[in-house]
Amino acid sequence: MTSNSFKPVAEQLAYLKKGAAEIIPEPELRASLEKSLKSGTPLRVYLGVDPTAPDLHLGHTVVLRKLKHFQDMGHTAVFLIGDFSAMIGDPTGVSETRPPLTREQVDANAKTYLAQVFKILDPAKTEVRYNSEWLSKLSAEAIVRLCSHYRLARMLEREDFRKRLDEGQPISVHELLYPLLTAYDAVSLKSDVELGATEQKFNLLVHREIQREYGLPGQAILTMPILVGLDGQRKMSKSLGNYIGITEPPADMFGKIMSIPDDLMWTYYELVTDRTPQQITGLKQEVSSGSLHPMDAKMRLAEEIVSGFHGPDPARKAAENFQRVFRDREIPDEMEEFTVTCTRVPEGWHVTWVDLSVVVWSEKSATHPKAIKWTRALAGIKQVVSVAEAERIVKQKGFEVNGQLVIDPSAKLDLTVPAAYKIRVGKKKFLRIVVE
RNA sequence: GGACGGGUGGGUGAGUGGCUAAAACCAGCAGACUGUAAAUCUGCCGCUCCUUGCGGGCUACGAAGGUUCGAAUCCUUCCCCGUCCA
Repeated sequence: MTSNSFKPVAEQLAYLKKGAAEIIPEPELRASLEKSLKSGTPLRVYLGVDPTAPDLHLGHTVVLRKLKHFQDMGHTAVFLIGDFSAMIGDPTGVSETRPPLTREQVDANAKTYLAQVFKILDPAKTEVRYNSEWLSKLSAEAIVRLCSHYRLARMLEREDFRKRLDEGQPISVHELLYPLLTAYDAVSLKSDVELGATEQKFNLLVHREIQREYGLPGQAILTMPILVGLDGQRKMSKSLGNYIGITEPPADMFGKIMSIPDDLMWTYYELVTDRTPQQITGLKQEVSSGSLHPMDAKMRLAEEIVSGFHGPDPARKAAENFQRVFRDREIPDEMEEFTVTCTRVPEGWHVTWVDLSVVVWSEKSATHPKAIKWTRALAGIKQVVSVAEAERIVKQKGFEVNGQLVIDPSAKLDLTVPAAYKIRVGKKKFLRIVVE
């Protein structure tokens, strides 16, 4: 990489600042960019992620996209998998000690992470590291030395700890180690910039400080806002159930984006699309002047996001499907299909439910089962969490078979005649059931 | 090590012997209204079985035992958390 392949600093900075919550300290980042431009050396920019759950959601992509932006500007993107630190657990924003993950869980999660991360980052240009590389080799002596660089009072200043202390929640000593060990990542990587969500600010600042204690210049920090989830209130997270998984099918993804509150769509435009701030302002004006319907603005957003993960054609199809099902109140043209078969076995009969050639449920009975209650069937194939839940939905007029409302909770599915049924369960769940 | 306080359903949190599958609120679900948005209104909201009924059974208030016709509530032991003292 030569110096002329870098864009002017002002231009880089403008690009990198889009959507950013905070840059600490901005003059330092500017200085680093200038130095890198002059020397032709790319900056080392890293993002550390703990593989605590196997699935990434849209919230994770906000900061990943920022890492990509640095990559776009010709800098070195380091994606750090916190396989070691995940076993401690980040205390940030957590109101209780979480159970440490096992090595196996961490490894499995780390594997699926990368595949997902490369939907955003360019694999050819990304340096992937694991912090067990250096952390698992630290001696007790090295850990003691590391700890000596930070003060307890400063550690307890952070809001999460303070709050837990005040509320009488337990804090385990190993949790104090989290920011220090991850600081050692920054030391080992000799990073110039570290990215993170705003809630990581405390950790990132500790990293910067410890780097200096180890005689390094001290990285700049760029934080990104936390993406608010589908409820429009709380941060997007899997445990709150208000998330959009990046591996979700196009139709689901589309539907979920449409369900966010209108106001939130501007944030989404800013944080999870490539629209420039000018374009976003333009759209906003169109909506407020009435020339663009908010729903259409949201549909564009949904299509853009889905397209980013699945490509333009599936995105278009998802948009069409959405229109059809929800605007025109029709049945979607594609839905999950379950096939039921009754087979003779020595002990009697077997009823088997198959979805995409995977057996999802099977049951034995002594005599030929003539019929099965819809409620049991729905629970059996996991379309509702329990029979009781299915019963509730039926009683509350949320269940349709072939467009006909079924309100009798004891209504049955006939297993003696081959047939296909189009089923609606609740507001957004459609499926086909084929009896063979 | 000592003294005191605490552990209730997905969350917050009431409940100190039966009327309690457990108040209230939040979250969630269904329906109405809509733009599958928000807001609002109505209903539901442990599991399971059937003949779907103010029906039957089972499970549940940190754990295990016990007292009682009957326990989230009383007793015993244990586990866990916090505060103060050392």
